[in-house]
Amino acid sequence: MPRYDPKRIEKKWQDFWEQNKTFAVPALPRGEKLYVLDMFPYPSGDGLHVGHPEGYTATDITCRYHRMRGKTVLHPMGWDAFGLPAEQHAIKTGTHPRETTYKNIGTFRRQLKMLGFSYDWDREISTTDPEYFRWTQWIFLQLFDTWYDADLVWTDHHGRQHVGKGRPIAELPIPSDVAASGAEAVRRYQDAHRLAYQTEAPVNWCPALGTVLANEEVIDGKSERGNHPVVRIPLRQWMLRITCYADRLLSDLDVVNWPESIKQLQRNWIGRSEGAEVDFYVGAPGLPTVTKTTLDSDQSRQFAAWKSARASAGFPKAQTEDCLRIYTTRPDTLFGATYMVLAPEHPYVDRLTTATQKAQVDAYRQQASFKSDLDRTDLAKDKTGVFTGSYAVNPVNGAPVPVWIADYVLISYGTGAIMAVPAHDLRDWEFAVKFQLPIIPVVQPPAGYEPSAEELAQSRQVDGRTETPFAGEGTAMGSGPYDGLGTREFKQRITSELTTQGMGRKAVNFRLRDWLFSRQHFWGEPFPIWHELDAEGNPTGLMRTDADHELPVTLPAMTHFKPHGRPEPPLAEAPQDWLFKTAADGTRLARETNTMPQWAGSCWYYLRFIDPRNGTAFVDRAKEQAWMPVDLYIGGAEHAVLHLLYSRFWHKVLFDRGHVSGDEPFNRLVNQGMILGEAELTGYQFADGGTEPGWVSARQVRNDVDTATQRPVHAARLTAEQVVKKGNDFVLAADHQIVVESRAFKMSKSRGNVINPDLVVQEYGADSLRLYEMFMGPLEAVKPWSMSGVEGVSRFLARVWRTISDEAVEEIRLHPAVQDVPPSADQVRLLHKTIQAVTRDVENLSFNTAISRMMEFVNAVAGQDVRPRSILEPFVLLLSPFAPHLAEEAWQLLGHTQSLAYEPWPQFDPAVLVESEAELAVQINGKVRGKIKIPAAAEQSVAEQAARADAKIAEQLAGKTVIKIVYVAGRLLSFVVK
RNA sequence: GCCGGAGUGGCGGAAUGGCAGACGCACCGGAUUCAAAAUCCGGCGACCCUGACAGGUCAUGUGGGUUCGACUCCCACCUCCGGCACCA
Repeated sequence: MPRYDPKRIEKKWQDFWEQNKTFAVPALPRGEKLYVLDMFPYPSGDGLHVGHPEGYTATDITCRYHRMRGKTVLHPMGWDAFGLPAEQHAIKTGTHPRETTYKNIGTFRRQLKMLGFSYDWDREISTTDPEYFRWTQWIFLQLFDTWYDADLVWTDHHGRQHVGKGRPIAELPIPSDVAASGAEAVRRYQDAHRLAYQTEAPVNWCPALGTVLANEEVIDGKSERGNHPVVRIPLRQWMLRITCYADRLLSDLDVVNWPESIKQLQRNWIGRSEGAEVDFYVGAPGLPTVTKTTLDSDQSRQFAAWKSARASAGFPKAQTEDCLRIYTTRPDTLFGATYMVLAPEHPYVDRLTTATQKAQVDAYRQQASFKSDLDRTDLAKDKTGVFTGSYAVNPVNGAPVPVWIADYVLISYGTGAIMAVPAHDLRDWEFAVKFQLPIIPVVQPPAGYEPSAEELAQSRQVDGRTETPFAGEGTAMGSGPYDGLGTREFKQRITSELTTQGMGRKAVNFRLRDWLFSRQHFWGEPFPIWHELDAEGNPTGLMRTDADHELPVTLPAMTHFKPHGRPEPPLAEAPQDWLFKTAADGTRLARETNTMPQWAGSCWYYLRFIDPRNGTAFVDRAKEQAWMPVDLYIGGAEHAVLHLLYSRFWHKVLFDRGHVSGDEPFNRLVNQGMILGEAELTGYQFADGGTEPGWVSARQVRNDVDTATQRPVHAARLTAEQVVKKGNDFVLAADHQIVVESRAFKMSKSRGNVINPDLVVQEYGADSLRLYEMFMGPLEAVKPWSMSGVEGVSRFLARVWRTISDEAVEEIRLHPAVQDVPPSADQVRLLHKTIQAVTRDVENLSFNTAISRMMEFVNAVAGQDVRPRSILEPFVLLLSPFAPHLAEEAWQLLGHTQSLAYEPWPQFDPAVLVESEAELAVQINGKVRGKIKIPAAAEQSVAEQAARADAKIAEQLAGKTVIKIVYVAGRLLSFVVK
């Protein structure tokens, strides 16, 4: 029987680990701790994907290695189990999402256990368990109870100083006028400052489906399912004030050990920009607006009065009604502002629209309201806009400039209004050219400046001259007293002068928006929030929270999941006793019916793993302090931005409120690369038959059309035999003119290239799957699957088995070559080199090269007639993190009665590694011309002598002058000759 | 367009500035076998030269540069992948 039999071995050891709780983790670490975390999966109905075990194996190897190094390792697993697919399944079949979810979890759990990961399964959690989401709701209440004090200065435990911190809402200073207006005014004031707040936000409402759709379910304004029209309607939504934390989320990226590329993605997403806010005078409300390019005497007086009032009172915190507040990163171009643009949704549009322009403006605004942001950016290649009829006064030169509305200005960024400087902004330039607005250059490009491709693309001809926009930095001109200043200096100067005059101030803006935190779904966490109702049963806008001891707020018992046909969430159909109650003071209350998005549960699960069964706190303080932060976090790059940003945000809020001990949750982050399907060879043939239904070169195919003839083509799978390599391309063997496509694609059901881990394990075993996924290439690289590659590593494991066990007999026993004899010097050196390399590679997560080293070891040892036990045992330990089942079995066969999971990791002795003799490459002018063997520690003179004694070298050196010799001990000797 | 990342044999990949292609796959040859599977041994970048032994030249996307020496460092460009995309 003694063939390598993964089925028997793997089942045996998985049962052993489970029964002996081999990987159970103590509540608090003993000695040095290590917290290694996988991004927990969404348990989809398709079961495990081969992409999952990639990261999971990498973390498992790391964990097993560090346990053997004596660390206490926390390595948990759980389920991110709320989500849309289960709900859609419920709509289709009537099956409760909970049922679907728990069935899928069962499949995932079985599959993960089948792969032999050393999780502490006693810590398993699911975001859908009431005992889990009880604390998700509790954290939401913390957000609800927090306001952001942007001015608070504090010092963190590293001694770094920060500005801005979340504080209890009870500590929010209440302005005296608010306090004077009574308790309700105070409550509303507080509500307006909480980190969790409500707003009206547009949702994708699909009347035909009778439900609200997520952005990814809408394609070109139609529903993904059924292709029905989707409209955007405003709905009351919950938002989280993540923008308050933008600066800290940005600057703290500097202290975490993450790939630079991921940090860059987050930086771009946060999108910090520095500039100035500037107020443009439009006249107090009620007064007629400026409608000409010059001010009349009344208006001049009013403008002068406004200026002097500002000069004494300073720049108001909030925008006042007599001016338009704009944000610009280029305050140095104020003198070149020739018009203003408001977002169509800007609150001042009505006020500034004159009677003659009203029809046009209204039509434009209505049109814009139908477009999603995506449509606005995608379709708006051509700029559109409408003049309001009014003018605003430029504070630096008193010039009135026309105010337009256009959808290229977004209401959600900055102040929703801009000053347009067409000469120095490409978007403004395009708009100005289209609507024939004046263009005034105020920045002189540096000498020798060559316009960029973008700038050139926008250039226009005026009176036979070419005019080109210039968006870079240069020297000021046409800017009165500022002429001659460099852009940077100008910005500083004018910003501080505007500040003294009360007409502007320095400002920072972020691309990051507040987080839309509610969904109109059933299968999510309910909010622990009640809305107060008035006597008519209408919401007053005031809220109450569930008390901590009333959590969790569980989902109501519902039996049908078909959309009810109104935009309100499905929970609006919940039973009355779930929806309503009367408070002790007699106030009628209605429950919040939105649910939280899927992100909520995954924002803090790493904390719950530390203390998963705690019934009195989301995590015990001492345990949190002992285990956090996560030392290594591995997962897919698709979560590079949102999940990681949202988690960091929640963690910082919890930190500010004193619930966790550090302000960053994940110290080291690694993204595993995607695993693609097997490489495919694809040729293209004319699809329309025609007279010659021949092949088309892949080069000239675009979107299934031959670009040369415009005839449609279709893809045809080719076998390796039909194709040959020619130059850099693959071509048809039958016709070398026809280039064939060779690439691997993302695995997908529709392409039919999905690899099922169950089948791989069935055929080759879990150890082979684990080993193959690590051997494919660097963890972080994208790489194609190859079934014969699995076969390769499986052969290696079988070879390991044969090296140790005797296959010639029926029972399982040691191979006779395995003997208790002292190893040879070569064997010892090989072992220690292997230990050194594997240890270094595991530390660096270079698992592919570690496996190569172990293969080399086995290739050398397997052929030997005597295989000393003293070199095989350390080798089995080296292999054990990678192929734990086989290693345990071999360990037992070698006579051990305990699991090897906590055996000390083998050490190497540097003294053993020293080779007595070294082979030296001898170079002449950088080319290797010969090799010599000399003592490893030889002096240069010895090496030189040996090299000159070599016949070939001597021949090469004959008649030449040696001008330099470079000697790298043990590696090479290089002659530079003339 | 902008921001990242990557281009090395037929394929996956390896190489602190120091012998390019470790290790694996595929393929070819041999051993074993009645035969096959499995296993074991050997070969395997391209081109030139040779009867053979040996040897030579060119090769890490392209073109330059630094260096005694470059896959590795610098500059420019090309291609592919990922992200963002009117953010003032």
